[in-house]
Amino acid sequence: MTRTSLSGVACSIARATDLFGDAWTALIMRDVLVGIRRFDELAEDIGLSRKTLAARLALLVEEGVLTRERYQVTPPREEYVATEKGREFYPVLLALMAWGDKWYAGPAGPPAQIRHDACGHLATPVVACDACRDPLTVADTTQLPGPGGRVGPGTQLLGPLIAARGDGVPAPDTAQNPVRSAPS
Amino acid sequence: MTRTSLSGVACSIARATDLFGDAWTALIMRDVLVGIRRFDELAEDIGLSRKTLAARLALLVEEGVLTRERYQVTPPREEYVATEKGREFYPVLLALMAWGDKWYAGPAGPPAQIRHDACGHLATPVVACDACRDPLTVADTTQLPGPGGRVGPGTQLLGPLIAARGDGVPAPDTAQNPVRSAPS
DNA sequence: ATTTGTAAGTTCCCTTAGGGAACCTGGCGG
DNA sequence: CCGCCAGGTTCCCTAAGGGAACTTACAAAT
Repeated sequence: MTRTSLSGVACSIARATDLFGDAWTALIMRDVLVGIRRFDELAEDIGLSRKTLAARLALLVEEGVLTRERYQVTPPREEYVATEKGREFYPVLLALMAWGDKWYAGPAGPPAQIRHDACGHLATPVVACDACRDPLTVADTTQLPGPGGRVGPGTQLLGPLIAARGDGVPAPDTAQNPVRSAPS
Repeated sequence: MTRTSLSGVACSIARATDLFGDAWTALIMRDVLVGIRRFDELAEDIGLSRKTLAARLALLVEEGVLTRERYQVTPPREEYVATEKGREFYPVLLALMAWGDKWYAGPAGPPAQIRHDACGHLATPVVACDACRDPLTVADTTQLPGPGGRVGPGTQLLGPLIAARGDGVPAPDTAQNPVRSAPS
């Protein structure tokens, strides 16, 4: 597949998807963060081939997202645990899950819920502005070039266009039913 | 690749990654939401083959995330615009971008910045609890089975383990048989 | 002292997604 | 009539990924 390594591209989304753009990788992180850390468990739970799992885990370790640790010396047994970098990926998974819950949950509701232990509520994760804590949407944000901005292919910074077209005037009503119960 | 379609899996992360697990798909969404909407522009900006772009766009349209619209009748020209479902994916991209910025930004800083027009600040997107608006982390959340929870492979709900092991604490014990709730 | 069992990978073969690049199809503008 | 976009298709070929068997290292059971 050539894996055109997007690492050279300036956009952080590209950087991140270069690692997590693989469907498996995100699922591995979910499992590891949720307590499934052993090779065989991961293979079975996620349902990917042992070969590919080994490759992904090696990549994640190389990237410093996971570490491989011996949790038992004899017989030697390894497990994969998330580094801080890996743990901080959890919120991204929560945001993804919230989106999936909203648009793909069946009539019964979402398959899992998140309890925010700090406040005790069942949480619906929202992506918010760190300054005012209000939710961020495509309509009320603008992308600006950043200090590290090598603007090149992969990073057109067309902020203003968003406000113009992104929301307010959705082309001839394209609204769809949020609940889509029959996946192909 | 067989694309083992994860649609059957209960976890919403799996559902979402089934669509966005492709590195290209997330980049397409980023571009479309940021104003790059035409076929050739997308192909060039993202750097993927026209063939694969056509396939991904068709998938995204089929999934109701984008619509294909004629923005000019003569000569006929098409563009892809995000539906509400697609626009609501933007926060997920922001969360991903924030993670990428934090862990991959070079010394110069991130390549792009987000201005939250509502409050005027440059925003660092955070994933927060909708109830208390505090950031959600792996350490202070617990995964619970949800109403639609067909717990199966792909959704072990081992919430308590997170608090125990997710942060700080190395490895309390070798929980051989974790809490694994019985499948219904 | 073999046999069995288990965790964690490897290796082999084979299918197929995806890259590169050329080709196709309307509908102009000159 | 000729070329030239935009927006795709088609063809060929590489290599990523699935399935399944094999390997290594140890321990407990027979």
